Amino acid sequence: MASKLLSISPLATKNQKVTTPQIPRCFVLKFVKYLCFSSALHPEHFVNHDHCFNSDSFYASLIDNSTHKRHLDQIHNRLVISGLQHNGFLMTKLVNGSSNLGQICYARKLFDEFCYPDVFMWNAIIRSYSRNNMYRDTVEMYRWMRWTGVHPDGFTFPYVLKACTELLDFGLSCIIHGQIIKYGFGSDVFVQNGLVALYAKCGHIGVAKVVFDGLYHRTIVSWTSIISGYAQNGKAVEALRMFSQMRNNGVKPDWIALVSILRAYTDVDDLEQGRSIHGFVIKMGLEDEPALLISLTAFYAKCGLVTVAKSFFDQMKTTNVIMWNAMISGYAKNGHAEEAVNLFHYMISRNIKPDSVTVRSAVLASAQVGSLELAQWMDDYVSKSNYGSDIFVNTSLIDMYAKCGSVEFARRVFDRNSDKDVVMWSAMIMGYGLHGQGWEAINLYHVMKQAGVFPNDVTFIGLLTACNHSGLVKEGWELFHCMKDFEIVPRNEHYSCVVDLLGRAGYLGEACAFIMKIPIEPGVSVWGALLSACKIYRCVTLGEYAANKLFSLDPYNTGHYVQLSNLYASSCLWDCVAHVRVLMREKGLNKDLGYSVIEINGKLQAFHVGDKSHPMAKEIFDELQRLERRLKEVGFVPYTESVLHDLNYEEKEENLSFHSERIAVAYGLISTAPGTTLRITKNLRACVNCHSAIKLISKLVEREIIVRDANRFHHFKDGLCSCGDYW
DNA sequence: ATAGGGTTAG
Repeated sequence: MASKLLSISPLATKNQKVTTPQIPRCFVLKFVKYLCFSSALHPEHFVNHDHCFNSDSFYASLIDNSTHKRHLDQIHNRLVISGLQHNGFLMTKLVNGSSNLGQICYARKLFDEFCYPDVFMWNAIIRSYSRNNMYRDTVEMYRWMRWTGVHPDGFTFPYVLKACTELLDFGLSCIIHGQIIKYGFGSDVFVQNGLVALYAKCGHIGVAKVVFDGLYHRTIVSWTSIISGYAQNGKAVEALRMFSQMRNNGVKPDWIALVSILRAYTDVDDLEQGRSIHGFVIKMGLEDEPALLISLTAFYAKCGLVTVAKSFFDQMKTTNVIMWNAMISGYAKNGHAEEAVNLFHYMISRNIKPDSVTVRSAVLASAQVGSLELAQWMDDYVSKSNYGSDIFVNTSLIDMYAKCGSVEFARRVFDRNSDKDVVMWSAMIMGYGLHGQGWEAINLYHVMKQAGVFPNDVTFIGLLTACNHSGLVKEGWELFHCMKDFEIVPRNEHYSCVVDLLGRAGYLGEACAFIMKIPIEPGVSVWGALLSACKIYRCVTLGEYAANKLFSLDPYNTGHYVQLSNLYASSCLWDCVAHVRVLMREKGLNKDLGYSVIEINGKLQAFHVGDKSHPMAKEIFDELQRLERRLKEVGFVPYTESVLHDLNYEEKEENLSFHSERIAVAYGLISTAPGTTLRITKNLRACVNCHSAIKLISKLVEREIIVRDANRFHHFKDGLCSCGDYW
């Protein structure tokens, strides 16, 4: 029998294979083990004499059971010795085996040594590159294959299409699509599914739908591709419609379809629908599927139920970086910035390697925390990581530094990036705007254009806000009209910036006229901007009009009620103020409590109004009183009347000088060396009274005081504020 | 075919 094995010709036929009994797995493993330790190979020693089999299936089993490159290497040697190195079946299997072990160079070496590769061999090498994320090479091999005259088949295209998808190369995709039709795979469902996914990922969801509609026979993969296509293109409603169509067609969703549909609900924050999918998951007994657990975590986290999300997260006890990302970004997106940062630190301490998405989420969270010290730590971490030159991470860093109060550091990150795209430029422009440096923003915009980068819609939001924060009415107005030069269609966000710009500068009539001319339905943001302008200029009738629009568009947003109440208060209409309070109570709305955070030696300290809980409370309040005396000496008169009834600000019974930002200032003054800059973050907008007081304090104590409020930064110095009292 | 994803008003 042993001689039979060795006498089999290198060109073993398929027929022989079919009749061959299966080799017991334990036996094969034993042989593989032997291969590792023995240089003298005599497979005949291991032949089970009760069975008869051929060398093809024997070697095929060996290859399938190989777990290391050296196994493959020895099998290859053996094939050469046996004269089997031209056996297409075995060599192709060897190439596939190598690529499955990630040995892509070895796979290529085997491929190159093979003289006349057939379509199977070509598919194997194309698959190797595709599976190992080497998409340029995938396409290159495909080109070469066609050049050598080998016709691609239905197995070639899915890998090539995967490569096109990852390369996001629409032009190339169209060419490949043409070839698919030419070679006659226009109705191959595998190939067509690949096309659906490809066009969807490239953002051409319309084309994807055309391909999908042209499918004669649709599999679950076809449906999932089109659903996730819509979900990824921000068309959640369409995705959901396709999902119900799929079910109407009697196709039972599998876990991948459920993951895709959950993503759509996650994008639109639809808690109820997402919950029903959760129920569906349980009904189908799929609640242990890791990817679904991750999707559910991301879904609940995004919808703000971070506790529910955390329970999934804890339950899974995984080192899967995507799960960690879902949780960290979920925290970051829902105002749980510190939890996000803590989880990031914990992740690092457990030696789970963050990827670029983790780092972006952590940087995003740090931006919200607002601590410059943490920001610098993050920057430091990034520069030591593999993501020091990642454009996405660097853009987040710019945003983070700007939001943590240092536009200079933001600029430093900006300058060290040589390849800047429009998003990075926009982030920097936005940063200048946040700090009231309107002209810097505009200048940077011109530099950007000179660098050949075209602005996008977000760039203009940045520019228009920068103009708002600096009172550059004329410039803002002109920039708004420049948008059409770049074929950017203004959205509600742009219109509201313009309304804000006009309204804040007192052009209420113009703002109204402008709103009437908006070609789309004015949204919450537009009416909100008008209402806040009305509040500044005490224009009650117009304000009420805007407020009513807001109440019908967005009835459960506390902010609108507070604004209207403030408007009434500023006009001393106390009955109306009381009426708004009643309205709020009826709707079960509460005003947000104000608090301020100051960072001393890297430690964050939060204060609410009249806060006496700090161990140094006595010293803090002594300092407050000292400040109050000095303010009176220089003639400061508190602006009390409306502020006392202002729902935005803290309890009216309290002394104005006990507002949280004032306490934070006092604490900062007694805890730091003379001349140190104070950095304070407030959750609400700066109060008029405290704003004037802090301006004076900055002069009296010769300190720079930087306050981040809910909207922007105030740099107080020498009795002035960078906002020019314009906020 | 799949989960996490840089800049967005007040």
